[in-house]
Amino acid sequence: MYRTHTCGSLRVEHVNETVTLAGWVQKVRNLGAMTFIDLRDRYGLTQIVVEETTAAEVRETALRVGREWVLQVTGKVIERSSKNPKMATGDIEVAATAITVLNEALTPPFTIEENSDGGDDLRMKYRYLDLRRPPLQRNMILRHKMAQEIRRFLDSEGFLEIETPYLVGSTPEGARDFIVPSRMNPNQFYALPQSPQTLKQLLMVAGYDRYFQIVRCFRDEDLRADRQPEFTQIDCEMAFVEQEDVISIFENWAKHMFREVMHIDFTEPFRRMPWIEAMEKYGSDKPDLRFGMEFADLTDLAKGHGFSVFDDAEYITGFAATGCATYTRKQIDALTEFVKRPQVGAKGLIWIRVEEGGIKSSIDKFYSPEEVRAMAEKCGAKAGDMVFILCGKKFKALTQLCALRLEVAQQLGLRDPKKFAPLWVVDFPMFEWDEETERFYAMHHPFTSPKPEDVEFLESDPGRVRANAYDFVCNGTEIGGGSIRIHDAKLQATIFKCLGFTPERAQEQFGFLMNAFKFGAPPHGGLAFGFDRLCSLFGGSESIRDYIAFPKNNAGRDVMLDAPGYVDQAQLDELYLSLVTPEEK
RNA sequence: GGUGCGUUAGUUCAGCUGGUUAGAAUACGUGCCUGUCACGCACGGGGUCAGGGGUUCGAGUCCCCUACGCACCGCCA
Repeated sequence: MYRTHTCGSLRVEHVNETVTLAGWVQKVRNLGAMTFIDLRDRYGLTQIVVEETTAAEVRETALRVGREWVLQVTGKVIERSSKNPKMATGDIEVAATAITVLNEALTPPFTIEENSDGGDDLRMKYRYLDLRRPPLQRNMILRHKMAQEIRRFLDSEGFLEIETPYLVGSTPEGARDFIVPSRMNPNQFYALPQSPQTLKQLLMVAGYDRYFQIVRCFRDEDLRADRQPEFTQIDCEMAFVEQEDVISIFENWAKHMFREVMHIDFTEPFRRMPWIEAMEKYGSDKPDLRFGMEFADLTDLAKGHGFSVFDDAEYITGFAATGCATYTRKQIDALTEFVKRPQVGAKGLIWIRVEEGGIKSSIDKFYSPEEVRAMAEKCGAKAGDMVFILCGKKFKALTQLCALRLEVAQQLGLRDPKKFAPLWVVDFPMFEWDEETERFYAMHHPFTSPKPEDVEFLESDPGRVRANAYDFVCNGTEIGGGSIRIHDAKLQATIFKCLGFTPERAQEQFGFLMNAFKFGAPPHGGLAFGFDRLCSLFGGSESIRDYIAFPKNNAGRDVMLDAPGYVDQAQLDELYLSLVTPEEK
């Protein structure tokens, strides 16, 4: 037996017991005649003391050990003469009678402490060392606890956890697939699933009317702080349900998670917001509702007064930045630069400063004080606020103003990670027009059902058709989304037609699903939550990498494994593959 | 595909308008120290200033290219 206790378990009541601990050396403090060793495992830290009276052999070992050596220590638990209230085990220490070096260790390239001195890159390369640090351990524990609570809740509601394959067929819609060559089927490829979407729908056809899975999904797209090429979804589907049923059950699930994991009780129903309202009031389909600063439509007030910037614009919108009337010229200039960056792309920024004494704006030349005041008031501005206005194509201006709203909120400290503002965004448009390819794309996915009352516009005016689709949003992040699916082969065929699929291509890509629908598909729907994002939301970090044991870097590389990498010619030959260099391409 | 910021000791960073021998903190090593727990004190070792090219009498510093890292836009049904 390597140990009788963990490094976090000993308390005053253990005094006089002889114990054996095993762990890593956090720190050695040699005071001359006596030496303290902090021994660490994932349960905590225990101080080992080696005194002048300790056996010479033990004292010698204590002086020899370095950071991160693996030790087994036997000794008697004693009450400390000087206690440390900052440590859970701070009332006791273990007086060593034997120290066995289980393994020596190189000096790690960064400090293994609450706050490491190492940079992101280095810590990623030595991820197994970084994972020894308390913050990462807390994150892994949080993730584990959340996974348990997810299963506990969904099991109690009758959901079955059913696994679906990772080697599936490629589909051209949606994200780029990761593909895997098939040795036994020359020149053919599997794809890793972007989500088990069609498979869970087939499970509904099969009669498993409540399904879930905590499942890895794969998308070969560029990474972000909140996007990894492989990520985990909480994937759920139900049969014989309408949108209201799905929202209701998963609102209860979300409340369960907040209650059990975060100890936060949401007694009121979550807010619901139609997509168009989210766009017009916040410039985003995932609005951050931890703070106000809603947008107002100023088009009618501002247009037609001879100010060409506004007169030429399709849409004019603004919001009142709370308490920002004190912003200096320099601060306004900085925000103007912010919106003019190519990432945002606005042409300029109009401001109205609202103070007790009066109103001043960058458009005073073109409007009467009453007209300026009317605009400020429509934005809900009070004395002390600063109104910011952008204009242009409607949705472009709105999304640009959204970036500014979030930036201002960030500066004002309104994006508090301890505060949670969940909501459902509903009534998404069915289709999204793509300028480049000049065709409609499914905003959600091609299996999403249209609202019955909008079905008549499918052929005549697809842009106005709304979908039975819904997103779960919290603090400006899309945590999950889903829809009521199409279970009728004929309607599915119509949708494919709207999306520009020929019947042949639809059959080729999704024939298996449409055929299944001919064998008695129940009405069904569901949703999927981003588990990594949910962890980072609860954990309070911006980056999902902090909640994934072995994440990839910005370029999709695993810098610890140095993957991806090259393979032997023999492996390529077996798969009937030959390579071209990037230059040849 | 694009934009921005960055790359200097094991690590995190400073290094001004170009000018002697590139610094700090921390980590590491040695010595001293009986109550430390961010131990303390003293001493010490440690640098291809990411790589390449250019401007200049002279480049860590200015310019160009490349590589890498982070964030973002495009992309992510």
